[in-house]
Formats: sequence, structure tokens, C-alpha cells
Amino acid sequence: MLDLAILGLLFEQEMHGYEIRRRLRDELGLFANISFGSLYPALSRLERSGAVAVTESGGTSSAPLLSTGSLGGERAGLRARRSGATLGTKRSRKVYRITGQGRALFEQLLEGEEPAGADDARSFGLRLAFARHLAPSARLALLERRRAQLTRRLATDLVRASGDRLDVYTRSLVEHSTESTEHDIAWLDRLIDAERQKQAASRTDGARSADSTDPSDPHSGDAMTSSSPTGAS
Amino acid sequence: MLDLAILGLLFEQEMHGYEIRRRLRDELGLFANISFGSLYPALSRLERSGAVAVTESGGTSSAPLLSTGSLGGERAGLRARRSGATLGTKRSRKVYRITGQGRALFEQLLEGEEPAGADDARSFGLRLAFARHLAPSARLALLERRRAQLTRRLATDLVRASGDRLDVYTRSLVEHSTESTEHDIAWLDRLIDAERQKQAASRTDGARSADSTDPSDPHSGDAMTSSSPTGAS
DNA sequence: GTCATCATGTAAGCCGTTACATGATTGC
DNA sequence: GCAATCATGTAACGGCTTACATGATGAC
Repeated sequence: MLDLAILGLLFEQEMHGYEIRRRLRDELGLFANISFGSLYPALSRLERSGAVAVTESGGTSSAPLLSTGSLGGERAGLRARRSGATLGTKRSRKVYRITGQGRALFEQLLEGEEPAGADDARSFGLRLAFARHLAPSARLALLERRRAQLTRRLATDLVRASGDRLDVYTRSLVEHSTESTEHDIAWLDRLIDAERQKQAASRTDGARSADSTDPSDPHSGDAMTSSSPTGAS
Repeated sequence: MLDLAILGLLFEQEMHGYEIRRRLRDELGLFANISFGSLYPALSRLERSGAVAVTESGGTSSAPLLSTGSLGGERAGLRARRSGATLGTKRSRKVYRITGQGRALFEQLLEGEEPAGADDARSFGLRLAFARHLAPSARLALLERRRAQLTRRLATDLVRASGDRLDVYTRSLVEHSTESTEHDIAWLDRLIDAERQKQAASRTDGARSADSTDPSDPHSGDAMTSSSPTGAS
């Protein structure tokens, strides 16, 4: 799961480990405070497997370290200017960028089966956060899988709730859990609806049909429609 | 956390590992499918530390294996009758019961600090499921700690939501998360309110005051008011 | 010159999982 | 007898955490 998050961030822009962590915390919200003891080994692993490549920030790469944009960006800009003035063989900051292999892995992870475990919410949230990189059909499938999952949960919750002899607190817990699940399902229904309308619109829009009967085709429709403002090397 | 769940179940009734798992699944809902690879080692650990004691089901103990009550109970009853007829030195089914030490540990875990991590919901749910074993003041404290936690989360979520340039899906995710948190807080407010009223009622009720200014007293008020229908040995 | 922050890593450990191995009981 | 379920355990591994260790950079 962490791999997916890392690749997702690098998909849009190259950056170094420390900033990956910051983004995970400030933008995604998931992985609230991923620890370096997790993050750096994950990056090394991804590098060894060829999914990402690294450029030392003082290295021969001509890329001028274009970065964040926000306040973090300003600071990085200052630093870059300074280090440019000082120059020399500095080697802090390893800048990671995603490779072709990495992009393939990313798509594979993104479309792959969700783990049914306890953190299914996190897993789904993460996927949804990167859903813009999915083909419309795969995106819809993701939403519908999640809906089915929640429906199943709702069923077992209702059984538990109908069960006799629960004390006040447990009962309240189960009832609240049921309500939350219903709320989630309603939300998903809205998302699914929006997706369907978007697809219908694009189908009447003169564009090539995005409605593939074969769901195993990840490249139909508008996949990869992330605006890429990065003048990537 | 698993220790807490186990002790909580054993607090009310002695039972064997397999049934602990069943109850965790069917009644609590948390730890949906805890694996034996987790459960049995945990039981061994608790036994070694003296928090639980074990009686082999075919052993010298005179306890006639009174069990569940529901359908599981009927089956167990059949089996008990059968094994009573066959007798002999059977030694499957290790029946665990909680010790004095275990009860102390249970209360300590129940009142102890919640982990702030990703599964805070599970942690809180588990505690709430056993909240009837807490002193009213400790119970209220649990609810209010949780409320504070959610309020903090809501604040950071709102910051994230107000942030610009999130794509449609991420934005929807953040907004939904915000709503869910608000829903949770409203629920907690109802629970807290109910607690306060209960405490006020018991205070005017002639009973000894449950409103201790010292929150470190776990035995004031109606703690341990679980009906104990079990003719425990 | 020192403190905070940025930045990268390693080691140990916790808590859980899956997969494997074993055996009793009961229904058919 | 054979399969399903009940029942207990071990081994290997996964993913993440905390704590530790190091060093560059920049602010004051």
C-alpha cells in the first residue's frame, strides 16, 4: 500500500523522500505520519526493483530541481539558489522519479484487488485519491467493488444489530456503525452516478467510445488525463 | 489490543480459544477474523503472565462445562453430554478463565491511553464495547478523549478541504471524510449527554455519589454492573 | 556557535497475517 | 469410512512503529 502511495505521488512529479512524507501528511491525509523507518526502505526497495530511479541533487543531472510551488517550494527554491552558489559535490537529497516500469506497477497496484482486511477504508481512500489516473471503466469498477464490499458489511451489521442482549454501549456502537456504512454507500452511489453521467457525456461527445465491454483494457478512454504541467526531463 | 479483547470476553465468562474467536467475529464485529496464529500465542502469553488460567476440559475440574447459551451452546451441550458418557482422559479444549491479576490488567488496558495511530477507531470501538465495566467517570473520560481526538481531526480535515487544487476524487474523499467525522462527533455528543444524565440521576437517587473529583478511582459508582447469570465456579 | 529543521538511513520490535501440521468429534 | 467442523498449535513472513545514529543547512 505504501508503494502505491509513493508511486502515485511520483507519478505527477519527482521529489525526494522527505517531501513525499510531507505530501502524504498534508495533502493525502492517509498515512497521517508515515515513519521514515517505513518510507526510506520502501524507496530503496522500489529503486532496486527498477520502479523508480534516483538522481542525487548535486549530481550531473541538468534538471534545476523544480519543486513544490507552495511555501515548501519557495524554501526549496532558496535552497537551490544557495546550493547553486556554493556548488561543489553536495549529496544530500536524493530526488526520485518514476520509471516506465514504475508506471506499469502503479497501474497494476491501482487496479489490483483490494485487501479485505481491517484497513479497507484506507486502501480504498488511497485508490480513490489516485482514481484520476484510472481508465473510466476501471474507475467505475473500483467504486462498484467498494459499494459491494460495504453492502456486505451492512448486512452482517444488521444481523448483529438485530441480535438480542447487547449492552447499551455495544448496541450504540453497532447502530452507529450501521449508519456510517449507510452514509458511505449513499456517497458511493453519488460518485457512481457522476461517473456514469460523465461517461455517457463523453460517449455522445464525438470522442471515441469509452464503453469497452472488455474491462481488462486499462487504456481506453481518458486515462492519464492528469494535466502534466511539469516539464519533466 | 487483542489482549484487551480477550480479557474482556473472559471477564464475563470462561471459554476456550475457538469460541473467543467466534465471539469476536459474531458479537463484537471488531477483529473481524482474527487468526489463530494471533489468538493462541496471545492466550499463551496471557497464561504465562498470570492474567488467565487454564483448565483442560477433561481434567479434574468439577465444572460441567456450562457454555454459550445460543446455538453454539446447544451444540456444546450435546458434546458435553456425549463426552460425559464416553469420559476418559480427553484433553482437547483448553478452557480459559480470567484471574485477579487479569482483571487488574483488563481495567488498566481499558483505561489506558488510546493509540493515536491509524486504527484509533478500532481501539475506541473495542473500549466502548467494554465500557460497561468502567466507572462512570472513566467512561465519560473515554468518550471525551475520543471527542477531542475527532475534533482535532476535523480541524486538519477542514484545512485540507479548504486547500486549493485537489482533483475531483480527492476533494470528494476529503469532504466525505469531514462529514463522517462530524457525524461521529454528533454521535459522541449524544453518548456524552446520556452519560451525564445517568450520572445526575444516580446522584439524586440516594446512591453514594459517583461524582468523584479524583478520576483515578476506578471503583466508584456502578462499575462491574454486568449481570452475571453465570454460576461461575 | 548553537538550535531548529531538513534529510537519510539502520535496528529492534510489535502486532498481525498466511500457510502448514495435527488431531478429536460428529454427521452421513 | 470420510468429510466437515471443531480445536490447538508452530513457522515464516509482512508492514509499520519507535528509537537510534548521522550529517547538512539556515536562522538568529
